[in-house]
Amino acid sequence: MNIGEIARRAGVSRSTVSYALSGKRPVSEDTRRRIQEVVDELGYQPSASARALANGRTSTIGLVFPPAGNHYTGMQLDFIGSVVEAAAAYDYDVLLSPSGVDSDRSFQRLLGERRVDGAILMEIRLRDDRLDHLAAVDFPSVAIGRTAHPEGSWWVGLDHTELVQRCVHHLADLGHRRVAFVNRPQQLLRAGYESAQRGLDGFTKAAAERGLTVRTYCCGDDAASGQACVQRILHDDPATTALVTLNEAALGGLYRGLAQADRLVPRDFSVTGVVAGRWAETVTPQLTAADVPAAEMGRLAVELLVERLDQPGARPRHHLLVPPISLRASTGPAGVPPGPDLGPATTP
Amino acid sequence: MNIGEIARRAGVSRSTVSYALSGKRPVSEDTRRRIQEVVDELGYQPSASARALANGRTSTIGLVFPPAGNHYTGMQLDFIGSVVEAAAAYDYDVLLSPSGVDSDRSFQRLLGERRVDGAILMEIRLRDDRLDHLAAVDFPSVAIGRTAHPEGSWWVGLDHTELVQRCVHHLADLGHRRVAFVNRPQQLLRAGYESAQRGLDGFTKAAAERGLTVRTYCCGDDAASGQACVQRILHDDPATTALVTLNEAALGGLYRGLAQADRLVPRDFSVTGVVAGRWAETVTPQLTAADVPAAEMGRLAVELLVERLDQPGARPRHHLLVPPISLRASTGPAGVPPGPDLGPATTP
DNA sequence: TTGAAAGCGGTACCAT
DNA sequence: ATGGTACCGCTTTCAA
Repeated sequence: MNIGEIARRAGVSRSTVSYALSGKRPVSEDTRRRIQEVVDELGYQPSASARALANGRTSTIGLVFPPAGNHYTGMQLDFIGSVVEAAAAYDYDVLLSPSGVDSDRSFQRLLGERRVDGAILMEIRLRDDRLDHLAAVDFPSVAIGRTAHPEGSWWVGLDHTELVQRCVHHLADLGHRRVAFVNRPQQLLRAGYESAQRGLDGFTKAAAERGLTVRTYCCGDDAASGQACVQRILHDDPATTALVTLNEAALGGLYRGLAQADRLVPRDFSVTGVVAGRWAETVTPQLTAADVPAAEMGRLAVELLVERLDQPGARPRHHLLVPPISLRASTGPAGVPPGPDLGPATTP
Repeated sequence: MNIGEIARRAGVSRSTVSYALSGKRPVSEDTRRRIQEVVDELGYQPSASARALANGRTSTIGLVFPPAGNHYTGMQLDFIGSVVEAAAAYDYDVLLSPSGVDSDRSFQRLLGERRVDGAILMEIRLRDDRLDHLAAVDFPSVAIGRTAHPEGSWWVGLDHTELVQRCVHHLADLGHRRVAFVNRPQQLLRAGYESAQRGLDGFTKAAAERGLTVRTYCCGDDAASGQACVQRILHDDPATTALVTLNEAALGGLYRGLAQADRLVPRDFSVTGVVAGRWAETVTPQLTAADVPAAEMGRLAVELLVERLDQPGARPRHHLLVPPISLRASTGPAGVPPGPDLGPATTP
């Protein structure tokens, strides 16, 4: 059933039906009601494809996120959920595109075939060819994350440098002198993932400022890797008393590694980092962390994109978020670290 | 730029360009190459909307999942990821639709406006109006989950009843006599969520078979609720020595509640259930559980849907999965439960 | 206030 | 092997 059918049954022309439905031209109350009746009776809904073809807008936004394999993290889930929800509020649908790079088939389809009006990108790299490409063709998009040179572009990001610095200062204030940093997987760091790179920067800088003895580690996005990472940390420097992490997926494994090494959190060992709030609360003791406001970021990204779509030519806008550290239960004053085989340290 | 532009530059007709690109009609090697050159030079890609309008197919599948609010679980994330990935392999894009019911705007758009060729539904209820609707209008879809009467429909599901029964038998075999069941939130149970209902059935049945003393609980989808739930359990019957859960999101909280009550897992208290593998491994000790093969289920759902789309009229197919219980570290023989204030039980 | 008709950008049938 | 053209279903301009 199509608009012609409605028109015929209502005894009017197709254009009148179109206008009656869109309200873009006045229609007499009489005919409008007659049309509405037919529409209701037949449950007519205009075809999205035809409409998209005619007016050049799909009412769909693309959400570009990295292909799996790299396991997804809870944070990504929160982003996806909030983007979809926020988009629905503006009557946009969301098309998912698993694309790591510019040249991915899925990414090319999204743009080249004009399946979406605009795009939101996740998992930004400091140099990101997807964003370069989008900027080059002036395609409306908003990044969740910030490149090395975000000037003049649309994004909503987190100040990872600052957040990790705060974590380090928090630990230093508690008296910790030997601290480890547990980053995302090496391959992501190498690829220039923003959070991994900026987080590492912040860690290094703050550690130097406070004169801490530190080591940095890359860690796979899963529990087993986290557990192994803690073993390495304690092997490399058994006197380590705290760690900072960005690696949400490894968190459970980090805790397990510590338990296995008989380091009680937070008495013998403190843990903190940057993690989405819901996930920080699933571990015991609950993680003191800068909570990634994933839901808010997703919502803001959609708002920016909608604004950009509604007002082509609008000046680029962005949001840089710096959520506070939520003090929970995983950090405490540094005790005397246990020597090998001497059992847990005694807290003064 | 459109197909007419290509045709003009290549000095052929529009139809020839179309055929050259689709291969649906032989084209002389000469002209084909000339066309390809122009296409490459201009980076031409046909418009998805126009193509969809012309041939009635969108090359998009809809993924219908419940709106947030109900927090998302890790399992849902795994479903989404695997569906997107599998769909990409068949050159389908995935459109996300957050719809709890039939009448949701988003759901209506998906169908009524013909945005997608088919749909995959998550979070099935035993009586599910979305599926009824889809069946009524004969819309190609596959459910991840199984209604009360799944005969003659397409789905890939998990035998929750059987899985939970096995969990109970596993505990009974270990000597546990007083066991609790931690279900999904009450509101979902009431709504008839398949896993919640069938899981409960299995629990009740197996418990009766083994003559166990049991209580069943509903629990919110978050850590705090899990923690509170354990408190209730131990308050209601301090002699409880084990629990079975379906509630992945509460798992961390369940562990915390037990730790707080000084029940050491698995020495004093055993925990098991039905949970996606990755998440079972994030807790310490790692959860002995029937691992939900979320990735496989998503992939199978896409395969079924693609089959259904390619062969309209094909006989309904389904997959009922019964993954084995992975023995990890959270269950052990029942000890003598501790009386109040007597400290942990002594294991013989 | 309403209708007729020209697109939007492809596909595929009917000719040649 | 190729070209011409009707058509997919809706929007919007132009006319009445």
